[in-house]
Amino acid sequence: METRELRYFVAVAEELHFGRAAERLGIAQPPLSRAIQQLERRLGAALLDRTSRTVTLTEAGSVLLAEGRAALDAVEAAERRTRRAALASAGRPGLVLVTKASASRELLAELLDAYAAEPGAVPVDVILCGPAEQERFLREGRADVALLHRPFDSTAGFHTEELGTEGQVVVLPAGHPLTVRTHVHMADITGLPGLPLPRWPCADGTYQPGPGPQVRDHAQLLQLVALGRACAVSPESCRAQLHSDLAAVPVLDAPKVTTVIAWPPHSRSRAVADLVRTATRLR
Amino acid sequence: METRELRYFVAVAEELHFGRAAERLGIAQPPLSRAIQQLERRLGAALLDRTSRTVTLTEAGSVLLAEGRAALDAVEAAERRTRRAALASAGRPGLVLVTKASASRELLAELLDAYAAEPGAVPVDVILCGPAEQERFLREGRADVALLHRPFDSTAGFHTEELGTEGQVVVLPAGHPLTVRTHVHMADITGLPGLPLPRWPCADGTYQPGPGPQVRDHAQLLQLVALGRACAVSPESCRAQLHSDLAAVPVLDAPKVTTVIAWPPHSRSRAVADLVRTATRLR
DNA sequence: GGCAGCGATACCATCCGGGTATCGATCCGG
DNA sequence: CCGGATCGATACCCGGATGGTATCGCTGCC
Repeated sequence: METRELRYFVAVAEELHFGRAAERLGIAQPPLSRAIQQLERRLGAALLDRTSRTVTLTEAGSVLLAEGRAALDAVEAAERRTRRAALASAGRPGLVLVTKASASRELLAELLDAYAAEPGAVPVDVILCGPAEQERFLREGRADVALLHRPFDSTAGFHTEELGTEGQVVVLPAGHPLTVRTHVHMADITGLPGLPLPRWPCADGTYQPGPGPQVRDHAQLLQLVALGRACAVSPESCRAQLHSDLAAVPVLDAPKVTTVIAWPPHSRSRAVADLVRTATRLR
Repeated sequence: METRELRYFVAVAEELHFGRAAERLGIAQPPLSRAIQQLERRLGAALLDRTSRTVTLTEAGSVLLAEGRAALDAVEAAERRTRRAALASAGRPGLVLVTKASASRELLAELLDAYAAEPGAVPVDVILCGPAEQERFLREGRADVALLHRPFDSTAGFHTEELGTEGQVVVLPAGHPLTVRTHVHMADITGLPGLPLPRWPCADGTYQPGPGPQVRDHAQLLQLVALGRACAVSPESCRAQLHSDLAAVPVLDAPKVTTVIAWPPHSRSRAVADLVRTATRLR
């Protein structure tokens, strides 16, 4: 199977419309139809049910959509990492670390300082991204290492080392009655009148239907809390970033959050290995 | 990047010889040279240093070799899983489970029985393979789930659930002086006169240089132990498979072995999910 | 210094991927 | 119930990419 065929199929499977898919791919519709037919012949499997009016995925088709996306990611990552390796050996070596914009600020600073002090350290570029985007950066070869937070981020497909575990706190507007408590439980804060828990985007950028405001990042969330429109359950370490108009109370039975450093398997880079070693030593 | 180009590059990178690589690929040498040049131009990176006498990998080249193999595996897996999905929906659904030939026999029997009793269970084919081959089967889409044994097998790139942990024993010829002991330590058994620990093949099928006999699987190993040519450190559960000419003694400070059930991310199969759920319940 | 081995280049044939025009089926509005 | 609109499939043609053969140029070695 050629990546071109996979790209074509993924486009059609996502659009469920040959015309739009062809447009997206920048080719005409007939060659696209032919390419898909040929792919189906070679696989010996129907991928799409076409009724000349609608296109739907077959069982095999949805498998190929999921697997094909992963395979295309892997090819793209191979390409990007090769380019980066070439740049690196041409004199501009450097690591790219990606982490959520909101989390582990202290840990990250500590890590970067400690690594920079190592012999043979290379410059580290830091990318700050929205929640759940780190995985994509790492998978697509845009970054060399990531700081992830279990259980929020999935670590499937990566090598990881645990860096630390922390409890969670509920962030409330200053002056809220609950802020006098030394601790609360989840039951105390679900369904607080006027302070719903927010909804985060799924991996595809859409939101589950339901109550609660939609938020894109942590800053936005804290804004909402300060405005008295939501409350938030966050890792303890976010306390360092809270203004005086916000208060935090430990939630005893919230799941513990584990910060891990993650990197792609097949990484043969000494710099990544050094950074990981530094990170585990800090722990 | 097309998979054809990747396959070509991987062949050359593995052979480090254009002529042999071309032969392996079933094409002539000139088109291969051209394809690699074109790939290098498009990536903007030298992948190979050619001195008209020898071919060596550049830094970027070895990155692309590692990443490219992974990407090709992913493409191949996508293809195979799609074919399997098509077969499954055409009336022959079934799971393929792969595990080491030597390990977890009881656990496996228990799991298969329990799963077969579930409503909606599908037939499970079991593949028994040599050590460290399970990962390949899973990655290449030849199997849907695997039983792996940490720390021997790497679980990188898969979703996993732990099924159980056990200690290790040293397997000795019956009558060996140490067999009267109730337990031993690693120090007691390294360098036993005439009973070296064996060497296992690496992922690429070659053996590290060093002392100790080369073994390919567990049966072969036990044979060697029975012949008084080696001793072996194995998970406790192997005791059930020992003949009377072999004896086992617990090794207190050997690393604990964890059996895990692993499956590829992107698996959308209900059967896999059911099997995993059954497995975790047994635990 | 001549020869053997190896990768690169030159040049040619072929096939495949892409484009345009058009068909056939289905849905929908009148 | 008919006609137009929409959409995927088919027919046919073209150009470029891919593969083959012949040969060159370099390098190491007897």
